[in-house]
Amino acid sequence: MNNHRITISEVAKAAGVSITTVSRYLNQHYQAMSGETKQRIATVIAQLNYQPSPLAQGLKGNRTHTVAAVMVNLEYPFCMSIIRAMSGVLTPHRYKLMVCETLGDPTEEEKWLQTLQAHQVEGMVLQTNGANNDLLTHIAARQPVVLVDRQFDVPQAANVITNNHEASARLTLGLFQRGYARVLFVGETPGPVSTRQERLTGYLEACQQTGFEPWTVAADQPYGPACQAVVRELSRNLPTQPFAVYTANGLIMRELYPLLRQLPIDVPKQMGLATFDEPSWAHIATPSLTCVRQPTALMGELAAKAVLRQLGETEQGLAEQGDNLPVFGAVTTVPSQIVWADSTAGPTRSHSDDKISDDTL
Amino acid sequence: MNNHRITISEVAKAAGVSITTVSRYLNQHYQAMSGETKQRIATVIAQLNYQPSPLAQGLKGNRTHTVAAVMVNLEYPFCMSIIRAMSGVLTPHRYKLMVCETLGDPTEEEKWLQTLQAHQVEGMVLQTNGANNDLLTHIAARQPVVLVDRQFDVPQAANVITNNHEASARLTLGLFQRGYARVLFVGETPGPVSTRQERLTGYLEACQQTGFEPWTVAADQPYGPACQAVVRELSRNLPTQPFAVYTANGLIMRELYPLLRQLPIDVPKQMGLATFDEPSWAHIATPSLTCVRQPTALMGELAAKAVLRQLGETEQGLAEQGDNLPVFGAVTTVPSQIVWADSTAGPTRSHSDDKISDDTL
DNA sequence: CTGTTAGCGCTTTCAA
DNA sequence: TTGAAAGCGCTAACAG
Repeated sequence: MNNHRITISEVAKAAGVSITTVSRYLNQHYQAMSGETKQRIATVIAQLNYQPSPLAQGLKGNRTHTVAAVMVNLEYPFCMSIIRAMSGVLTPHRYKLMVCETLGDPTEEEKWLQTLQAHQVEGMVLQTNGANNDLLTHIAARQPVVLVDRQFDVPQAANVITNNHEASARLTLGLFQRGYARVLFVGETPGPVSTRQERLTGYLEACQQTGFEPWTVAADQPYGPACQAVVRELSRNLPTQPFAVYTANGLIMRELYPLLRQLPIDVPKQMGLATFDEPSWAHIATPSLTCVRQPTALMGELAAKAVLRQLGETEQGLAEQGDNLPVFGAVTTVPSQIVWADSTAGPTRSHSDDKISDDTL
Repeated sequence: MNNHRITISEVAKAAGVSITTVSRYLNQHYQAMSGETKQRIATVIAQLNYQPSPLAQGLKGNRTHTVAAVMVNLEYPFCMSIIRAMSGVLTPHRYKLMVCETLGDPTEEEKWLQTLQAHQVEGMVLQTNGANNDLLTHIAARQPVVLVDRQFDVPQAANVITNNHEASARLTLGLFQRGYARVLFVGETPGPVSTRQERLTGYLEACQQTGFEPWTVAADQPYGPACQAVVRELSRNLPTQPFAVYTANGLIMRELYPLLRQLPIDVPKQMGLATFDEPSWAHIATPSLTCVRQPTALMGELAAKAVLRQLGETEQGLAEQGDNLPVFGAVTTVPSQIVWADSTAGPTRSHSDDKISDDTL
């Protein structure tokens, strides 16, 4: 078994040049190199199947070819989608992806930031809750940092979010328009998380605009018990008029849905159902579930591309799309799409006309 | 901005010792170190918030504190679950997780293996399709390699799988017992993938045992069109007696389910529905979906723990569970559980009695 | 119990 | 157009 790792000096020897020259070749410093040596080195590298050690390269203060994704919870479809999109962008550029889970714990997040610094990752994409913004500012000053999902003020970081407020308002308006006299908003206590804030304010704005009275219930984690409480609350205040239930994320709806369907209430005639996020089962539920489709894959893709471009990568569609790529120090908003389905067909209207996607933005 | 990374020599200076001593401290070579120096170094490290560079450590041929997960497709719930479980195990041990996606492409997988070698990850967990077993054998000879999900013969690798054959057979038997006269098995063409083979053979065995005639349709990716074809085939040969449809994985069922529900066939009386995998929407579907719950989280956890133990990590419940941990060079089977639900209540029986989990193994 | 020293594989001045 | 040599931060003989 050949347990030996091929080094630059072996390549140099085989090619009859110095390691300096090989290093130049590796770093594409072709300006000062005869086409012949260049060719020779290329051949030898191919023959020996040589791969430079990213560790050694990194140690010299340079590239580790590693980008990190720091996410709240890998179980959330949102996080996975970001990670998957990043992986797809990074791989062709031979960048590696390090995945970190914080569970929303600031201390855990800080540990990761330290660790990632130590590991000299070249850039990071994160879903933060804002507790480490000072450290992040520090980091963003010298390497590409992209904040996805949630909006925070970290000067030199890029921020990629969706139009939470607007999508939420439009969804709510749409529910009222479809004939529901009240809309129950079920979401987590916002705290410092912009997505939660904006989905709530969007909802409230729509209520105000239409003159309908707001009606909200908090559902914090763990969602299971919270949802049971919601159902109790609902049973207690059961409106006589048709109403809708709108959950601020797909995980809440996953818990709430079976509970609501057990109630003797007709969906969608008496009760409409809608959620932020597009659960994988939205079209499996009967009636199919109205939802807000976040452009998660696009957000991950843009985040990764922005990082790569900042790191000087150019090939493979980074440049072409350059103008639309997130800008560091600014907020990029990617619109969500409302997918109207049978669960909100309304008390009266036939719902066959309703299966139309509705672009927001 | 302090853009300076603290090095071992600064720690040494501050503690008034040589870097060797600090290095010894870092590597827990306490045997030859006065309690006093040990204490002093500890203090200085804490004060300076020093973190050794994993790159430099790795370069010396030692630890990079990185483990890789090489998965087929990050979109698959199975893969995500493995990754998430690994992350949970690795993080407390301060190991980092590198995530790689192969899309089932042997070339892509080989590239990753090369890259990971170059990067000196200390161990890897992979869902392979067997095309790079020689290379893997090579790698497994010098570092912990765990093959999850699928079974292959890689001498020194650990193999963590579930009892696909048995679970499939039991599910099929259960369907017959519940009064379905035929069971349509919908799965991918097995090829070299053990999970696909075993789920099929388990099904076939159950057919043979009971004397019912096998009935299979292939559904290869992309699943959408394949499922439409299945439905056409089904419409063509619609059994007069009650029958069941059993999909070999959850993604097929996700496509197939809405199509089947559009048919004018009563579920579960005329048609039973069951799937391998436990989709997140199994209890949301109406009727709730009978499924085979794979112990994905446990598999990921065991895989990561086996790697860590092999790497000499001892704390945090690795040792305690030591005896049950996967063994390198052997196959570890973790049982799946059949979750019987309303979708297979059978033509006649009341299905309230049926919501019982059924351990297999 | 502690320090000196020689690298790990690579990049990068500086000199030719 | 090329090479020699000095490290990057760390570990591990080998000496004391």
